[in-house]
Amino acid sequence: MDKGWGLTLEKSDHFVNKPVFGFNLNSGLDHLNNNKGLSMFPVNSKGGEEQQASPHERRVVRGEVDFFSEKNRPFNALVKKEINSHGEARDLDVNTGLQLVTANTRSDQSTVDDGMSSDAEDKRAKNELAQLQVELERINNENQRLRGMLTQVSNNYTTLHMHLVTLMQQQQQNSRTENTQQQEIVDIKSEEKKHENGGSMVPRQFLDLGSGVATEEQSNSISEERTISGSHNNNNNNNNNKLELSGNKRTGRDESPESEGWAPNKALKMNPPKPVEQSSEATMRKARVSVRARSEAPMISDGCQWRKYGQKMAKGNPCPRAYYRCTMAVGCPVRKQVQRCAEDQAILTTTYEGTHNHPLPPAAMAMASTTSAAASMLLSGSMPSADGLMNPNFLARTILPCSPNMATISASAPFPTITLDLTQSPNPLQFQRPPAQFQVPFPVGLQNFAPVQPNSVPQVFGQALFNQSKFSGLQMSSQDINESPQSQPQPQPLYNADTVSAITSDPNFASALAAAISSIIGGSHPNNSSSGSPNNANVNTSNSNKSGNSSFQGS
DNA sequence: CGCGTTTGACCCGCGC
DNA sequence: GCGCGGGTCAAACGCG
Repeated sequence: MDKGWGLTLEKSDHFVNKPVFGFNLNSGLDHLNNNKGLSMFPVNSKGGEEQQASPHERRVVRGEVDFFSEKNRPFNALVKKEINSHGEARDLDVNTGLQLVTANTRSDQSTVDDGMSSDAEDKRAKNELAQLQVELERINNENQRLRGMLTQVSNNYTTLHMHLVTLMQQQQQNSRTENTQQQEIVDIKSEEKKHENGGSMVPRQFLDLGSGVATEEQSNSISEERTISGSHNNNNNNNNNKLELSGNKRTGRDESPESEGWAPNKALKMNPPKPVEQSSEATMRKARVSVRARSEAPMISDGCQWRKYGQKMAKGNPCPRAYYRCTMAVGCPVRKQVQRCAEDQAILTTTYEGTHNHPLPPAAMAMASTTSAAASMLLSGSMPSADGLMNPNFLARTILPCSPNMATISASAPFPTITLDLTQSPNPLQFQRPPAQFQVPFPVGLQNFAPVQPNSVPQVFGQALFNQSKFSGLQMSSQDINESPQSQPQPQPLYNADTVSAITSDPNFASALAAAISSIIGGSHPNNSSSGSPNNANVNTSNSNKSGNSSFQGS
């Protein structure tokens, strides 16, 4: 026989006197079940992997066996057969040299000789092999189907998102026109007329961000809003000026028009007249989302590609702060900072800033959308409080109503920053992950069938962001939805949780798409178009102060 | 040789 | 005005 097949159950090798069957199930669903179940492997007698001992005897000298989860033994072990002078065989792990359990020493082997003849067993094993192959094929087909579904859903999402962005831009344009007209009235009419406009209709979303720290830009934007109101056609000129100024600061930098969002802040400040939208872009750009996560591992994968462009020692922290720029598209303005926490260096803080100007792979969509939603809510102009300041508690509860302590708003930071603290587990079941290897707590899609805990973090965010009532609250201009909700007509969310849940009934799909779709709900700011905000990334930040040795790779 | 990282220098904002 | 700190640039360097 040219080719022998052996079948082992459990970790029996029992190759002697038996044809050895096999193929490997562990690459399939078995992997998700801790490698329990059959372990079969091919044996090729042509390659010196097998040797004949007698006409009906086949001895495997070397073959690949997938073992079960067992201490000190790899799942895939190469087996070396040793046969002594008495014809007794024993198996050794090629890698470890350890003796494996053999049929001679175990009586409970599933492949213990049951009296069947070699041919009969061969036939039985072949049948079993055929069944398993059919099952494998079915699994592969299912895999293919699910991937197709994922692609389709992803495409639908992109289409819907773009449509939504278009609509929101139109809406914003209309709103701005109204506001401008109202502002003209304010400018022209006497002061006692001003209160008739109520002021509340004037978009305040970019005022007083950062808990009252009204930046110079914001102040400029306010005045500019009034200035422009007298001359609408200043817009184009201002934009042109901005582009020129943003590029003349440093030559050869950010040549792409898309990168204007990352034009140096000074360029923006150098440009006295700024249209409202421009100002909002600047503010949006400055919105930051920090993600704190406990990570011993040097790498965090989020599906985006990053390039390190700087590293600095930050004051008060022995660990260096690394600066990364998204390189998935030319001129993508998204940047991020990575720094370990001074108090607990196991905690990695990743701060995102900017909005991607390119499509994101599904693996990056979840994180990007979640952070985008957070940033959008942070900057949402429809949620200023009565005193013009955002209520951090409200925002925190809005983003993560199930765990208010996970989201905090920084009031002292120079930029409005929301911090998603993933180091605190509101529900232990929601944060089950390998301790040594940090995994971005967002599903990475189904492309690799990575096991996703049903109650993992993604659903935390998904639940939070799908919470329709909370998002309706975002449309209010109240200080706190729980405290003083106003009864103004509110725009209805385009989606509701039920609809999305129905679509994403599959737990994996649900968790993978929850955050992504939620960005449509929450991240409806026109400036937050396309793929949403920043992505987390692989973080390789060594604790050494000098050589960060940080590298970021997309999945 | 191309690409990514490292690292010193530079720019800017802010506080004193 | 000066110094400090954050952020960025870009030449040098290393690696595949």
